[in-house]
Amino acid sequence: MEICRVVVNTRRWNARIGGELFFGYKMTGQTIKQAKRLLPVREQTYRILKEKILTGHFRPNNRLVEESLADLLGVSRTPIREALHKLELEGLVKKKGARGFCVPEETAEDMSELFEIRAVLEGHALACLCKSISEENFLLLRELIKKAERGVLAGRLELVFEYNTQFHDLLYSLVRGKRPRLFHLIEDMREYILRYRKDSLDNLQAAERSISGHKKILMALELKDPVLCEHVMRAHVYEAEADAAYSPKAG
Amino acid sequence: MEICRVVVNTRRWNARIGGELFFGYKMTGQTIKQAKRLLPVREQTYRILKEKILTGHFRPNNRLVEESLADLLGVSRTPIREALHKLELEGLVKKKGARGFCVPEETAEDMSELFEIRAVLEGHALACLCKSISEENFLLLRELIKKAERGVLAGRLELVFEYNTQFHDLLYSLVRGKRPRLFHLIEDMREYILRYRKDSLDNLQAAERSISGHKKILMALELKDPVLCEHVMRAHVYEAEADAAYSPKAG
DNA sequence: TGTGCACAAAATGTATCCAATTAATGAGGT
DNA sequence: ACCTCATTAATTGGATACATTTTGTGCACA
Repeated sequence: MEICRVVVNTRRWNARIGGELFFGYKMTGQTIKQAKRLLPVREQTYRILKEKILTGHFRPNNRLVEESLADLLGVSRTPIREALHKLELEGLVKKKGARGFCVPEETAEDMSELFEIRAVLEGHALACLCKSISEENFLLLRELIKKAERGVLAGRLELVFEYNTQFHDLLYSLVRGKRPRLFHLIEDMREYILRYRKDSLDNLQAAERSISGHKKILMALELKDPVLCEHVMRAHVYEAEADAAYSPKAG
Repeated sequence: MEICRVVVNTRRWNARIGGELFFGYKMTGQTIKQAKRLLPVREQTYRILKEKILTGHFRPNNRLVEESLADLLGVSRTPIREALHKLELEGLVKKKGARGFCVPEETAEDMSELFEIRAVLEGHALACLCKSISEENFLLLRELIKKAERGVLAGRLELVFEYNTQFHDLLYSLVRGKRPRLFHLIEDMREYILRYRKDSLDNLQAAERSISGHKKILMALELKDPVLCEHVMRAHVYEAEADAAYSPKAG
């Protein structure tokens, strides 16, 4: 790796050393010319900022100034600007005139709207799915439910969380091919909700409710009943909302 | 206006003279320093490009190269880049490696997915609305339906189109305050659909179907029945889809 | 004749400079 | 003391120059 440092922009590597960024270069061969950047800096910048917002690292009303961020991440203002504009489109930052950007307040209304939209979109997604899902995927879903149940018995709630997530991920991946836009929207909503969600599966009851929701989802799929699918999925999302009780992260 | 030309960037005004752009400056007072740009160039650029795509001025597989577009619109590459990235997020352009961007093909699948998402979102929006809509707005909606009907009788289909649009606009505006994200998503979908929609109200039957759909919507609202609202609105959107039969614009 | 590598051209990606805008500040009038 | 308006400092917006990446092309060689 050392050989890189003499070639690429020093600031980038300073940043990497600082542990914040990873504008990773992959060494494909012996010569430096062949080292390729994995992702455009703009994209990495965007993801890092987004994560910092969603995880609460940047708190509401913190001032986000392009130049400071550029220094922090060791890049120029250009990729920061593009990232901030993208985040602004998503409602994760707001422009404050000539005082930079800031993260908007978390509000109960926004949270409930997010869950509502998620419920509607995912409900529809499940309804679409029920016509085309394969026997093989049924097996996988059943397996995930069983694993989660074993997790409950073993008192390993982190495993329950993991398998429940896989359950959803599998469902979404099935939507991806046929309804790319729907998939994309659902992904976005899931991400935005991260801001509001304390890890809700830290209590046993929520974990059990979640598993029982998944069982209902599986049943509705097996019955190949779109109306039931939609209903069951909506209920599941609203249940998740109730369990992720509104709790702005402590300052 | 002439007084402006000596101050602002010449290329901009050349572009304006060319009739393509309108980086309009508003003269607020006597002095030039007080002239303010109405919108950021980035935003205007974005809208112009978007419109050119939605109206079919840029055809699928046309190469969109940043520098050419910059010359065309008389701006630098910076706002063009931001606009293209925004459009890429929306799926209106795709990056083609180092060959620029291009407008993706119009496909029947994409169109039906768009209408599907619209049906789901607008169905839900109407269901939300039915609990809170005021008597005053009922009157306005009824009035718009009547006007559209008169338009049919007079054979003025362009009026029917106009009043039907106002009907929807009024409904959306009511969602805006309470569900800003939902509103935003619906607006986006309506726009994207423009690509696929030949003006469907050029035939009498479609116009009549549309009006009868609006009557059902009104009825469902009056009954304050969210399930019915959702159902009726979905049906209305799917009907619109059928009327906007898939017709890629001729090259 | 086909395959692979190297080189060149075209386009996007990034950095930096200057301009325009906005919010804060302070002076002056009421 | 308070409101108004010019001034200024801070920050984003836009233009341009330079770097990097990608794709296409042609030549060498099997």
